[in-house]
Amino acid sequence: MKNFLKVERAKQNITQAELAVRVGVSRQTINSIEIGKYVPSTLLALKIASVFEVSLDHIFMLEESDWS
Amino acid sequence: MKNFLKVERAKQNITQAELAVRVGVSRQTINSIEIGKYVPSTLLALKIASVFEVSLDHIFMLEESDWS
DNA sequence: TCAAAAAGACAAGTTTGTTTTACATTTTAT
DNA sequence: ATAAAATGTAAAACAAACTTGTCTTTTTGA
Repeated sequence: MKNFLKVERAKQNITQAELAVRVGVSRQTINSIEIGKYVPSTLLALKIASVFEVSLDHIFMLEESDWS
Repeated sequence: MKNFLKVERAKQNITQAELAVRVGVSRQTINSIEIGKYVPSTLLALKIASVFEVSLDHIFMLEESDWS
């Protein structure tokens, strides 16, 4: 799964720490998601999308390899 | 978090078992999500949305209480 | 009405997400 | 050039997602 968290943060000029506070997780959680260390729960992903005011599909996307 | 998995399955006439196979998880996982036992990962939620050919936001929705 | 299929439930165990702490590196602004 | 802010990284511990297995209940259709 790909994500455009970093891009979206850049667009809206929000730091990892600030995003973390706004969605109620630790900064490292945001960082880990951003560098692809793991996939967030749907709850967290929806919250992130909500903070950015975009749809989830705009930030998180399936890849071919996710189906194998 | 609310979800309309059951509704969507009904619409498309797909059983829990069939959906489970198509997204690559156990039937119990689908069942547990449906009855609100737990929240799926973003990967799984995206796959489910993909099988149903709708956007994730159409099936999984945040509630007020998710923010507290 | 009866059997088969589908769905609900539950417990134990494994895997993965998340937190916390702590430190190193990079970026930004002065 | 330097300090401060932001980001990267990593390990240990805990919480939540997911599996497997088994059993019960509900729904469906012949």
